[in-house]
Amino acid sequence: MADAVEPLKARRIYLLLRERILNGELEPGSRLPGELSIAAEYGLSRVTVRRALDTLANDGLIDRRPGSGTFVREGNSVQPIVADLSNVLSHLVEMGRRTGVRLLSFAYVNPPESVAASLGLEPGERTQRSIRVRLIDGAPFSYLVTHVPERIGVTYSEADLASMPLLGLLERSGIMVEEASQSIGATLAGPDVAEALGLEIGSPLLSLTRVVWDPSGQGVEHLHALYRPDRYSFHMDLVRTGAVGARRWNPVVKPVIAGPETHKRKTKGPESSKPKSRPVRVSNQRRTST
Amino acid sequence: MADAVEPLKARRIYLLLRERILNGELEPGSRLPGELSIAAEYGLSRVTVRRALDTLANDGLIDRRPGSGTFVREGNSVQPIVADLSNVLSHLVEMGRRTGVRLLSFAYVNPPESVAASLGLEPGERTQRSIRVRLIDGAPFSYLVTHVPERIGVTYSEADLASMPLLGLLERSGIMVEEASQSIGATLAGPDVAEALGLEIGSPLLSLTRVVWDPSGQGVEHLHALYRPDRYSFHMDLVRTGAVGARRWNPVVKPVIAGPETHKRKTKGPESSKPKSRPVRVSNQRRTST
DNA sequence: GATACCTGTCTACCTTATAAGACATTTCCC
DNA sequence: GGGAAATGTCTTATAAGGTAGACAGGTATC
Repeated sequence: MADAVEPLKARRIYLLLRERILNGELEPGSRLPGELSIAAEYGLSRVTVRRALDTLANDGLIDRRPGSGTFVREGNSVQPIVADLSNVLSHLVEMGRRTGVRLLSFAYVNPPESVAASLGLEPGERTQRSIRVRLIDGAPFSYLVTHVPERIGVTYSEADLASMPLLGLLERSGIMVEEASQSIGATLAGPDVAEALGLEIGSPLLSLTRVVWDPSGQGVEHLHALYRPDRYSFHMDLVRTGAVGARRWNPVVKPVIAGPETHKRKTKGPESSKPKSRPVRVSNQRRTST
Repeated sequence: MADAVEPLKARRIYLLLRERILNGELEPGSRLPGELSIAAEYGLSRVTVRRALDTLANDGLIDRRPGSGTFVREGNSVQPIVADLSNVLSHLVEMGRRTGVRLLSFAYVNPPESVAASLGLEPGERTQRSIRVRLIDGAPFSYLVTHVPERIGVTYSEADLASMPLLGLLERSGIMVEEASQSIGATLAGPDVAEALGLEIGSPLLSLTRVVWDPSGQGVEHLHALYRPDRYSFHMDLVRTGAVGARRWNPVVKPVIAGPETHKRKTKGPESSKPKSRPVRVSNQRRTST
């Protein structure tokens, strides 16, 4: 991974062009302006532009044909895995994709103040902290840091955690998991995360922070998850509800269906096709996977 | 904004450390590792680390005490605005915060293929593309690129768009807005977006792509939104539903209530407080704001 | 008070990025 | 066939970023 970190200016146009290619603004198969044109447009030298194009070519995003021009390669929009808003990776099982987990760390620690506060811990109360990486088809896509109050954490072992979803373990232990609250943001990859996810330091990441409570309002789990946006994104369908003047979007609540049902609907903006049917997503899930 | 463009590596740790400070991972008042430690950790020279710290100090995020260390300054964790998953900025009005819009661009264009496809346009059909920046209390937090089929776009003017939400205009024009589908990811800021949002190139951004359809399944709006994660994040409450073995999270569907109701509940993981009451969020909204 | 560790500052040196060209070669189109 | 325009591949020169190390002075701890 991490082929040659381009310097400042070259990186800028690289990122710029990359964006425009990935989000479809520069259409697949179309020709870019000549290197000199681009250089002029951005006030750079041709060498610099060239370096950016080199990287793009290396990424497989463009084709360069001497004498002819530089072209956006087709079929490049790598569709990320899709999770619906409840963070369930549907389809994975049905698609026959192998998922895996790597347990990077497992320890009892004094949690950061923010974690302690959100879990509602007593001062000095310790937590079990685990760091896991989830893989799909061998490729890492998420980096999960969970904190569980010590008294709850002791109900399962390190080996359990390496093989089963945390929520499953909690429920197995008799913990009632009822409510949660989560927020989604974005950050940059630090050294350890970058390493674990096979990224360069400074790559963009989707971040999700979720706090889970039992019915009594006692904090049970604090999850901080980081996702590679090129391999994972959140998706949700919405319907417009409410009276005129107070109309708003509401999520479509998806029923859980038992039988297999292949649902074909593109997700990320690019390449979505026009929906003939209503955008109600029916998915069957076997397993919750954060 | 953007004082002195630091070079590549220096900027990276700057952005990284900045992230970790702003989201509370590095707790206010705590001491950072020594400059040499940081340098070692990231594989950089001390000078480079120093440049990053200089910038942080300049931002007022850290205090450097010679002989003692470098400390995270207090009171810096700016809580982002919170939108629930339907992307409504609740609370804004009640909190008396001023929102604004800047219309950066307004034109009829040939849309990127991806946009055309997701809207279900005929080949060659044009769209009205607008680029807007939304502000809160004068500070920009989102960068919105919308595509609307030309025949629909003509029902309102540039001035309309600069002052009213797009969905409102569409509904005023008699368009039935019923269904939408959106996905959330993350990217880095390119030059124009960075400029518009007052960020440095390479800052992390939340990205949202939403396609809106009318009841017939005809595409009505394609929105590509980029948010500053330090000023804006998505939040949602979840409840655990379903039978044992197929349990999953479902969003809490929030009723729309008329009266004012100040709801105190922190959002981003850091600094959340323990919920005494059930995590059902009651919010009153006046206006949809993307 | 001695010691370890921290930031502040400076110097010298190396590596890399960028700029500005020149020139060859290929492709496409008239 | 000829010419325009594109990429590929070199130069040479300048600017900027980054590294390594030394040293001064402050602060905390034992």
